[in-house]
Amino acid sequence: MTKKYDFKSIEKKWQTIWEQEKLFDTTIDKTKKKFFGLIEFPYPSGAGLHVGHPRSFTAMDIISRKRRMQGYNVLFPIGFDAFGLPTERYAIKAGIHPAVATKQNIENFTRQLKSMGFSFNWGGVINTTDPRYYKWTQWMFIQMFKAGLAYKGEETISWCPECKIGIANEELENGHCERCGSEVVKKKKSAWILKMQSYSDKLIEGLKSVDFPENIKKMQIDWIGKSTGSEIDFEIKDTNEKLKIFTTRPDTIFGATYMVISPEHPLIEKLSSKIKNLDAVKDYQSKASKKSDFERTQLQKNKTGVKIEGLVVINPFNKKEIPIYTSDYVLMGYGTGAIMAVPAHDDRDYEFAKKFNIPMIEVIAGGNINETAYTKDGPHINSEFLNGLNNEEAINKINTEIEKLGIGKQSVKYKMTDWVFTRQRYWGEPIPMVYCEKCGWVPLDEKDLPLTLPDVSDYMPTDEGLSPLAKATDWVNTTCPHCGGPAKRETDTMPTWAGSSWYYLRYMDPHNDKEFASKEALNYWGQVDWYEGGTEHVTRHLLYSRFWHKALYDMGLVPYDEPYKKRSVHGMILAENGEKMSKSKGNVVNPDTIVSQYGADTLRIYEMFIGPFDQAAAWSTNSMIGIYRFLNRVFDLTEKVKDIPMTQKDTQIIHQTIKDVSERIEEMKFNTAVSALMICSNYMGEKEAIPKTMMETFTKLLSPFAPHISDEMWEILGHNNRLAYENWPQYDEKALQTTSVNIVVSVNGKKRFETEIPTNLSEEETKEKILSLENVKEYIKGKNVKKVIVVPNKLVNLVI
RNA sequence: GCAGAUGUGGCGGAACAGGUAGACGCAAGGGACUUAAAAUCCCUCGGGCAUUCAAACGCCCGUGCCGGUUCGAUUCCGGCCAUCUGCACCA
Repeated sequence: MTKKYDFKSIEKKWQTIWEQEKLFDTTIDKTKKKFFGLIEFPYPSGAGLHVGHPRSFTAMDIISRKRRMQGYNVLFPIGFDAFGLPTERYAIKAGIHPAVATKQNIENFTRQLKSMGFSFNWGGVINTTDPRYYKWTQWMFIQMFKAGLAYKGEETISWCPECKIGIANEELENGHCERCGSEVVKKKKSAWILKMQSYSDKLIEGLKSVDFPENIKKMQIDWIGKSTGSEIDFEIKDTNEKLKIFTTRPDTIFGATYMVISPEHPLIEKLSSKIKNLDAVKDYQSKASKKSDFERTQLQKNKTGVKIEGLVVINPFNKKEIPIYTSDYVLMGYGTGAIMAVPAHDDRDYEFAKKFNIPMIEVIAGGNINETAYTKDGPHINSEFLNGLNNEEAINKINTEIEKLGIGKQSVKYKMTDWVFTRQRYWGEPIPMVYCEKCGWVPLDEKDLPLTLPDVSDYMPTDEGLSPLAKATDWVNTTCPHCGGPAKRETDTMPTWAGSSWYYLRYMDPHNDKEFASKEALNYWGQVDWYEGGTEHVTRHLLYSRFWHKALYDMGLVPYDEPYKKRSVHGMILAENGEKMSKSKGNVVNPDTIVSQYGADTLRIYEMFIGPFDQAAAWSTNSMIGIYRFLNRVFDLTEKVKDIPMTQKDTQIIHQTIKDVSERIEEMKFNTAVSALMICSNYMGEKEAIPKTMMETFTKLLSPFAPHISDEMWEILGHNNRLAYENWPQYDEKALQTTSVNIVVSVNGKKRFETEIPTNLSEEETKEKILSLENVKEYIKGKNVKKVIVVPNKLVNLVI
């Protein structure tokens, strides 16, 4: 009787069994080695799962399933990162509560994820919008506040006029809001801020101890943007004020022909009485403030500015007077908001100087400053005591002089700013802080956590940009936890990145209502062993959560100073034409369609087969049919299984397959792992009868990729247990050996023919064997063999 | 502009401590089965030349372009070109 591969009933059957048996539910088991595999938990949008999700999820599911079979106690958890603007928007539009929308979306995601057969720890699902979860997000915020890591500041923030929300630098795309695409403007707002910049060095340093791809490390290092330079004070002539500038090239100080201060620089206000063209300066200031970040970047190549008449600084080394300009190419938010401009040796200064006809002084030889700024190394000229020195020597020398004169010091600056931890939105964690006229900002008592979101009738921010929570006056008005007097609650909520900054810790102990996770769980599960996710989160989520974790570590709350031991990244799944999949383009593929047409196992393997895991890949429903055929053939193989011993060739093939599949999973070369399985199944397909042990081993190797069909086949092969906890096959190096090998014979590097000889002949033996061949005699007849190159078991090259 | 990555058949892609280029799969063409179609199975499948009834065999070219190192280069080195990703006036 031929049994057909009926994926629908097979997948349903096994998903039900796994669920009933709670096969993948995880608890601490100290008798086993642990493995903590993590995928970035999804944002449960109304659109449902995207075909991009299964690429990453299947990869980690394969690794987790393999680890389980290798005897590890595996934690492979799932949860939902559910606070955020899209849900709030949807809720406003549909007129339902965001919590209701979230619940529906999570249900839909859960159904979809279960239909894919992922071996998640379904007993420990978390949801960042659950008060039992965000209680601990709030608790951690309070700990940071107490440790001095969170403060309320007045900050110039990027403001999206469309979303009415403050935007962190990380959420900007070319000066546009990454959500709605509007141009962002500058706005002063009071905001909660986390002192992330103070962790810059630790975040760079910590990368040494973790296994991240090099380019990911580099992206984080570049994002943090550490640069070492010097701060130098320039006296402002006829005043008591000094202009403090920051430069990485103090050695070029003799080439400074003008200074630039940012339009927001406080000195303009302070010395306004001395400025002769105050109107022009003020006018420029107001124009600059109205420019969006987008305009500023667009105008990169077209510098603007105004000379500040009436103010000059004195070069401390040659006492020359230097004029001051204000220009928005100098940013108040970086360094000291002021620079010394050396047009001969800096591209930006060069451009500005050309436009404003400012003279240049060449101080490093080697370039041609008539054409372009020279920014490379060379001997210093026109620089008094620095003449003749190279860049490094000159920098050291000038720094010594600067310190001797007491006019500055070496200093380190970072591009990465502190984390603006405030959103004027409803659908986020309430910030557990209260403002009291007498006591200032006071955190809630921990026993009063969680501080839950109040019910409000409308989720729009106020026109002044206050969070909708401000409208819930009953909720806002409270008493001070410190003095008991009247006080008001903070009405801003936390950004989306809050809940995701520590979720992996909650996974270790998801139901604990005494602590965010017990010490026992934190110690047992330790670091995340392998964290799989997308590149788009490298400078946002990944950096935030590393910071958050390090802060917890410094407070003694977690036992390791880095959360993730190893990180891998996957490429995006693109639409068939190579474009990004997006709702607006209408080219989104819904995994549900594929699962119902071909089955989850086919979709899983297809996504692994589609191309190199770390590279982008274009979807092709057409190509998926090949995987479906493969699984059908594999299923049919069970009919040919007999209780017979394996031949030597069988042994060699199956051991080669064990080796290839095992190694390639570890290297995330899933596409070639699948092809190794195909080669093995093609081989078995040609046989009259397949030895049972061979088929069993093959089924085990297939199971992480296609768990449903594998458990079904395992049952057909006469087993009544689950493959998930069977032993992962081991290969034997000796079994891989063949008795004869093909040797390529080439002449002068060109392949001529191949021939079979016994395996493992020595170089001498191979040479003899080959030279005695009739073919070879033909080729070398009448010619002079200069050299014979032998690569044992591979090739012989005759040089004639 | 800076940094990183990638360029291989009609397509997705294999093979890189230098050693048979095109594994595996898709598409295409031919055949078998069928009344027919689908499904399935078998064969062919980078380009060119010559030979042949036909096939095999044979020879030449071919891994973005130009050069170099080497007995031998998709792989290493130098210089270009193109595409993608990240960052972007950070002094």
